[in-house]
Parts: sequence; structure tokens; C-alpha cells
Amino acid sequence: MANKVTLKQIAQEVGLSPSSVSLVLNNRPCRISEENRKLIKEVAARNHYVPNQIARSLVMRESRTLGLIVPNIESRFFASLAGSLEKRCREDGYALFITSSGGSADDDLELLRQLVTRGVDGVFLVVGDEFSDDRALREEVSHLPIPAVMVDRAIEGLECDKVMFDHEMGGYMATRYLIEQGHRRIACLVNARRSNTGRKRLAGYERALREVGLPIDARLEFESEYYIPSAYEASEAVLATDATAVFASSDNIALGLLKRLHEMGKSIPGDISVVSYDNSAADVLFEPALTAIEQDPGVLAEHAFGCMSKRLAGRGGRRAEEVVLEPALIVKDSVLDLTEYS
Amino acid sequence: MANKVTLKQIAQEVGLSPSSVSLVLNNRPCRISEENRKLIKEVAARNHYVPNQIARSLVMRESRTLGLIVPNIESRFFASLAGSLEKRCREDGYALFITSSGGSADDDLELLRQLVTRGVDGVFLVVGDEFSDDRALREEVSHLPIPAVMVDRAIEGLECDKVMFDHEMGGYMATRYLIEQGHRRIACLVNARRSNTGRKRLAGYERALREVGLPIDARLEFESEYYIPSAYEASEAVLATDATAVFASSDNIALGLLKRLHEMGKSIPGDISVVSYDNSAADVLFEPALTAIEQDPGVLAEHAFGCMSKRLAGRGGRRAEEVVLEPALIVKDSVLDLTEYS
DNA sequence: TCGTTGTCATCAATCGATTGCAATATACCC
DNA sequence: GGGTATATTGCAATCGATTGATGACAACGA
Repeated sequence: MANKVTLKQIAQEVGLSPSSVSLVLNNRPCRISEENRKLIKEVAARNHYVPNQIARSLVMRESRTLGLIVPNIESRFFASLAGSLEKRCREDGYALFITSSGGSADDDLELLRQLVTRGVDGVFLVVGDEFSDDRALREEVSHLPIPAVMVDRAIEGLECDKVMFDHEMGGYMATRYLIEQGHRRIACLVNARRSNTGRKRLAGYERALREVGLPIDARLEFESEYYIPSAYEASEAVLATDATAVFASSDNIALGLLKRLHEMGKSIPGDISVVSYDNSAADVLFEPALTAIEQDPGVLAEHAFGCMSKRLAGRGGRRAEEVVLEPALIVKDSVLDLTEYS
Repeated sequence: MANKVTLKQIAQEVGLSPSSVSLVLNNRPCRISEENRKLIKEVAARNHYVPNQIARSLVMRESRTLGLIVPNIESRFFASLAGSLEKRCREDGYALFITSSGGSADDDLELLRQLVTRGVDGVFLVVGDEFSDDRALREEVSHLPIPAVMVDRAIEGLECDKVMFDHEMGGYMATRYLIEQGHRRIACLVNARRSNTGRKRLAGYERALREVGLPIDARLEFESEYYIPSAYEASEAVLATDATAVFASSDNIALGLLKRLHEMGKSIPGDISVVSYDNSAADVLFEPALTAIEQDPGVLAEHAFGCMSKRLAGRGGRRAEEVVLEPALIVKDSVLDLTEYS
């Protein structure tokens, strides 16, 4: 293992003071002779000198490092968000410290503290989606010594920059589309019991129905966790109804539903229409391709970085900024157009 | 935004010196009166004091932070590896700095430097799988001032701790199993042109054939990138052969193959048997469940951390440690047993 | 010879912790 | 009261950088 080369060592070798070396290597405006300038750079290069960021950030009070906390890095959506965000950060010379909390508010808190004490300049925070007592977390975030941007999910009653997709709108758009295609008995399969976003998507679904005067039928609303097996279990009941279409409020839920449909020999959209959420790569496997509400993680990352960037530059307003992004309806082939037959 | 509380401030408030506060808060053996001890702890707690890790690691020369570089965090396997590794690190009080390089050796190099200058105590390195000129990277790794552990992939000719699955063995096991089930015409679909691991899996496939005296038929060896569409394209040719079974050397390759099989109305294992690699979650969707070679990222993480841990404790030998893990054959229902019919 | 100007480079404080060594205070003994 | 032990606490250097304030030296003019 090689040793770390320090400023002082370079200085010694060149025969100048550490200050001069620092000045030159950082291209600070200063009066150092061209000759010595060259010498310093050459010696630094020859010794593979890289400044110790730890020491630097101690005095500079900035590390050009940002932090990201996601509930679960193994989730496709968060992994993709993390990837996009990291790329975006790097473009501006920031490194991104990605951490994964497991979804509990306690772990979020712990990681947040870790990041802060490790000197990140700002934090992107994706909190768990389940209802939980996040008072401590809220408290911590509001007293943070660095800017924070909440991504994809919010904590109620917390004044903080937020960037998120409109989940209610997503549920609305999906349902609205089904209605426009002539469907009247529309089931939904959502995680409303334990998920905030699920609850919002359900609200959108109901709004769409209400808007056109369709009844909100509790017998058409089904509950599922965000796991394929859970949706698979729940799907049997869904298929026992007279619904002609189903709004599946997440990709995993759609996959569980599809598996069940497949097994029962039902065809899409012949026997039943499906609108999914958050197209994942697994979807490419399906015939027909799934019509879905799509949330591009890249867009989320872009806006989140934008907010952060403003704060870091001190250009953020006093009040928190709130960016609400509209998801997109991607029409493919899993919805039958009933109006053609009328 | 709140301010950061420093040791000195606590000291001031308590009316003692910073040293005393530091000593007490770190539970160092020292003779500070029980009374003051309590006072210090109470004041620190009241002010939500958290030590500045930046300052601490500067003097302690350790940060209790490790770094991980993966080619692509959006890949399921790496995301899972990252998740497991982070959990494992946290158990030992280390934070993990996850970064994603995009797979180029240049970016790997850049990230590696970033991590080092940011003071991580060690690096887990998963390099890109494609052939590339990694001389600079090799050079850098061998001169690193901190321990490094290469995970899942190696750089040729680099003396460095390594933890990886035996890809050749995986290819061998898959093929061997097919042979044992009575198959004689076995095709394979691998990424041997551009991937090191692909090439190894192919070697395993050929060894299994050779071992039982079956001919190695170039007409049964097909090339595919690690993307679903690529495998989908390549699959048509595979199905035009007289093969009774296919060894698909990655999960994505298997998925592309399945999509094509599905479209052609072929059934598994009735028309053709399939052994996949790296079961991904998407597999749960398939009927029948896929027999596959499995590499548990958790196991990889566990061993990688073990190596790192040893090095950090100074218990590592002079020579590099090399851990080769055997993948597991998970038998499910995608392979037809031809011996039953004999 | 002294003062002025300009050029090149260094000093020393600072960031927020840690820690070996020294210092002070009190008690106790003869 | 002088000497020694013991119990508490503080000083100051250190980690590796950054940076405003200062110093040294030469050349030049008066």
C-alpha cells in the first residue's frame, strides 16, 4: 500500500512553503513566478498528489458531496433514481453518497445524522411510504444545518423543499382513461392501508369515477401490498367481480395480477383491461404491452438537483419550494376500447 | 437552518475544557469527577451535539466509512449487492459510500480517487465486465493507500483481495445438469464476445460437454448482449436448431429467450428446456418456474466484508486473499427429464 | 542614503476534533 | 510546614489543508 502524499511533502520537495503550493495547485490569483509554478505542478503530478478532501472540507466548510437516503436501494425505482441523481450530481462536480435505510423512520434519522456529521453539503431524502411516527425525523430535518430536498414523498407539516409526482393525478389519469375507453365497472388494486402514495392514487381513482357520476363501489376496491405475491393473492377476488378493467397501482401489483390472469387463462385486454403504474423492465416480457402511468425517475432527479443547486448557491427563497410533477399516461395495448363496440 | 454545535461550545457552556468534554463523551478512561461527567453528558444531549466526523477523521486517520463502486446501480444484481453490503457494513458501524461508474474504467478510476480523497477506510470494487484497457486502473489499485477488495470481477494480473463466484463452474453446473437429464443437443446463449464472465460461463458449458464426450458444436453456441432485446433477437436462431435445451447465461438473456418462446407458442419444458442464470424477481411470473444457476449477492457481500474487515484490523496476510464461491443450481420446472422416457 | 514601488513568497491563524503530558488542588502523613 | 500521593482538569500540538496579512529583497529615483 502506497502512502498518501501531502501538501507539505510537495512543498518540501519543491523547496517552497505549503501555502505557495496550495495557491498554485488551486489556481488562485497570486504572485508566484511562472518558473516555480511549473515546478510545483510537475512535482505534484509526479508524486500523484491529490488533496485530502477531509482536511479541505474542514476549513472550507463544504465538501462538494451530497447525500441520498432511499428506503430501499433494491427497488427498481429507487435504484434508477439513485443512478440518475448520481449522474446529475457528478456533472456539477458533486459526489453522491447513496444510502439505504430499510424504510424505518429511525434508520432514516440515523442515516441523516451520519451524513450530516460526515460533512455532506446537502441531503436528498426519500422517506418511507408507510404511515409511521416520524415526529423525530421531522424535527431533525427542520433543524438541519444543511439544505434538504424531499423526493417522491413528503412528511406532513414539514416546511422543506419537495419534488414529487402527483400520485392523485396518476390514479385519476389511469381511471379517467379507462372511462374514456368505455369502461364502467373499474376495479382497483391498491395499497391504501399502509402506503401514503397508495392512498393518494386511490383518491385519484375515486375522483375520476365521481367526476363522471359513476358510483364508488367498495366491492371494486381491493387491497394489496407492494409485493408480487401479495397482489397475486388479492387478484383472485378481483377477477371474481364483474369489472371489465383494473387499475393496478404499482408495477409489482400489476405483475402479481398478470401472473394470476395468466394462470386462469384470461387474456388481456380481451377478458379484462389493465392499467399499470411505473413501468418496470419486466413489462417488456408481456404480450400485450401494458398501458401504464409512468413516472420518470430521471425527471425527478433533475428537478431535485435543481432545487438543491439553488439552495447551495444561496438562491433559494426563504420559503420552501414545492415541485409537483405530472406523471404520463403511456398507452400501449392492455386496454380494450369498448366504445368501438357501441 | 440550525447551526452546528461544536465541542468547544459544549465546553464553554459546561465551564470545562474541550479536552475534558471529548474524553467524557468518548468514554475514554480518565479521571473526571462523576458530577462533571453527568453535567457534560446532559449539556451535550440538550444541545443535540454530534461530533464532526470530518474533524475527527482528520486526526484519527480513519473515518469508519467504506466505499463501493459498481458499474451500474440500476442493475438488479448490483443493487442487491449494494443493499446487502451496506447492511453488513452498518452492523459493524461502518457507513457505505455507494457509487456507480457507468462501467468505464476511466470512471472507475475517477470514483476511486474521489473515494480515497474523501477519506474512506477501504474500497469494494466491482469493475466493468467488458474487455477494456484497465492498465491505469490496475496501477491505481495497486498503489492505493487503503485496502481494496475486488468483488464479482477481477482485473487480470492484479494482486488484490478478490471475492467472486465461479462463473466457469456455473456454466458447467448448468450444462452438466442438462446432460444428466438426458439432453444431448444443448444450445447456449452467452455474451462471450464482450464479457469476461460470459466467456467463463461458455468455457464451463464446453467443459461439461467435453467431459462426457459430447461434441462442441459451434452451431449451437449463440451470442447475445446482456439486454433483453438482444437476447430476444438472438433467440430465433437458437430455436431453429435441433437443440432440446438451452443454457441462458444471464437472467436478461433468459427473459429475452422466454419472450420469443412465448411468442412462438413454444412451451417450456415441453418443447424446449431452459436453464437460466441469476434468478431475478421477474422470474416469479413465469410458468413454469425457471431452473437456474443462482449467485446470492448476500453471500458475496458477506465474504467481501469479511476480507475487508481482516485488512482493516491488520489481520490480512501479506498476500492477497482470493475467495471463490460456488454458485448453486436451483432446480425448478423448466427442464424436461428425458431419461424418464428411455 | 533613504524612501518608494513592485515582485515573490511565507507566516500564522483557522476549521473541530483527539490525546500525551503537565499542572493544579486537595488531602494526608510525619 | 514540608513532602508525597491522589484526584481532577487544562495546555498545546496535531491531522492536512486554506487564506488574509506580512515580510524580504531588488531595483530605481531623488
